[in-house]
Amino acid sequence: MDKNPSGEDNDDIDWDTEDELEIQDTVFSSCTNLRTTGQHVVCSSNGEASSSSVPFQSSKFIQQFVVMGFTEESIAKAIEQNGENSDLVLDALLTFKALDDSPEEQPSTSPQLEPSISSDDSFSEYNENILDDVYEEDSWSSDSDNCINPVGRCYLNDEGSSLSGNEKTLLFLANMGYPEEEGSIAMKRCGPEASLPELVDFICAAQLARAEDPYLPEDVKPKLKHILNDFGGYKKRKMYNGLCKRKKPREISAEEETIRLPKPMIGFGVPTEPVPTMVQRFLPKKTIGPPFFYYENVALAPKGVWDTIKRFLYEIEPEFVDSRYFSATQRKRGYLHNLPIENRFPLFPLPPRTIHEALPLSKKWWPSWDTRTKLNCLQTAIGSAKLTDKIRKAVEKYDDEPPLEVQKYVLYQCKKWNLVWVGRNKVAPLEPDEVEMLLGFPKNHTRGGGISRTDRYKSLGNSFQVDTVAYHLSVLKDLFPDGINVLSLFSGIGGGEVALYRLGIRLNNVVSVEKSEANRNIVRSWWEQTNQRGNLIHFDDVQLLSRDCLEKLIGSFGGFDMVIGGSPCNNLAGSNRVSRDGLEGKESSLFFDYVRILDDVKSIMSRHR
DNA sequence: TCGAGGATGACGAATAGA
DNA sequence: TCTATTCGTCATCCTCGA
Repeated sequence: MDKNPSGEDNDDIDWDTEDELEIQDTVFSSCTNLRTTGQHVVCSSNGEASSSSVPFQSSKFIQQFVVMGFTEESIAKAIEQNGENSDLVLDALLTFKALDDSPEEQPSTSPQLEPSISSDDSFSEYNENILDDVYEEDSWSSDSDNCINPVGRCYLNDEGSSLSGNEKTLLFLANMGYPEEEGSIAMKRCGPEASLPELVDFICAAQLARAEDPYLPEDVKPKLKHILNDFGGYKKRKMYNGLCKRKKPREISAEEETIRLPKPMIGFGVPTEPVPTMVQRFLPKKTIGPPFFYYENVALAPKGVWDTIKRFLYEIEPEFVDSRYFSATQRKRGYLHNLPIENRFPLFPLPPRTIHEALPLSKKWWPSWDTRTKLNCLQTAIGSAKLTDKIRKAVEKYDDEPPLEVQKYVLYQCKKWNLVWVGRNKVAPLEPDEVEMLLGFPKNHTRGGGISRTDRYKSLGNSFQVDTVAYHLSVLKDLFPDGINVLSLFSGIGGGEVALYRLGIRLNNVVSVEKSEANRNIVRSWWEQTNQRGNLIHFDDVQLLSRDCLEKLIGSFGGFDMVIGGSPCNNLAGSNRVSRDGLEGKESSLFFDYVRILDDVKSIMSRHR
């Protein structure tokens, strides 16, 4: 692999070497808007907001579809028909795409599809039953070269399309290479509420079952290579770029659900606990070795979420770990990765593992009836001053220990908001720098640079626990003695980068994708303060990382050694009372961009080898 | 005085485990 | 059945600078 030649010992490095310029030029050509700051490059989707070294060729409205992979001709046509209405234009573009991909299967004129429907008794019966159903699922189009990713949009059966919902579903299944008969059977078996991914799941499962049936004649077995993609995953994963926005997530039955949270939650092992006796670790052959990937999200997600994540990430078993075994705060997270698990080592010095070790000044004021030794999960919001005042008034009425009822109330609030004792009868939320310390970040990592206190809590609450992640990533140190090229998705405040740096793994090239400008500034500032000698390239939107863009980045670096990231948990987190919609939620559906990008990286790199 | 941005506080349910 | 926990959201209020 072509690593960045910049030596760690060379202090006189020239950031404008031909290599650096080549990288910058390459990225320039694939981004809609760029700024450069020495070795730091920013690729932004906001083409109108800032100057660009590349002429902005089309309006932002058009550009959003260009990024998705549609041609400007088709976009123009769609706009002409629908005006500048994003949903209608996207709907039209998807219809164009579907029709273009299989012109012989256009339902209105197709001699193949329609006869098939009408001649299939079972489907006809089904079709009559659900004729009035409105198709409210997102759909997507697939192309081997272009990634089309209408995340968060609905594919409605409106005037812009002449196809019924059922016909569209069948057409998409046909475009994906599934026989019409199987598509119609799946639609019947899965029911009228079934989404396209569910139908694909059903077909894949049926094909796999038939392929592995020893009693079935070979000539009627489906070809496995048509079912599995290059990496052992189901073919449909490539198609699962966008997701429907369903009002009610599909319930996973007890039979379907396979993932259980381990107890104790120590994954494949932690430094401070005995190694679990039965560690089952199966990696599909195609996932072994680089590029390594590391995906993170909340462990306590709605039922079935981790089953879905596992299904889309090569059926690898996730590793659930509570950061309480690494620090003084709990953080129950699932990590799904293809890293080796032997010879891990922790970061030194080992972080404090109790509240009193982490916050020694609090010990003096800590009442004996508050038996906490660990903090709960650090979240994005903190307790209010009003609440701490209420607690003070409740406790100071009593010279001695307050009655049990008061103790119970105070403890409930302290646990809920992670309040700590900072004076006689006085509790307070953690300061941002204390949160930084508990999560393994350097002091003042998020301080200054224009970020508000509220946003610091938010960014920290959304980040990795560095010691936990570093323990998992530690196996990379021996594998990449010359440094590593990292694609960091949903980087946040750079937890992955900080972990690698603290492990002593040199960061040669880091492509970091992060929506929040404040977070990008934090990572850039950390990059500069730690005198990183590699290249940091920032993107502000995962959807900018098209296959074409990834091809160019990989061509420049020689490939990514690591794809790391935790997609948004907003719609998975238990604290969300408003929109806990699962992986189909507005933000959390970006998980499928992680899958798409990882698939693309693996695919491109397999061709480069 | 006004607007922008930060701070505050009210808002349960899903899930696991005892 | 009960208890404990949870990388959150959003309307409103407050602060500050022009």
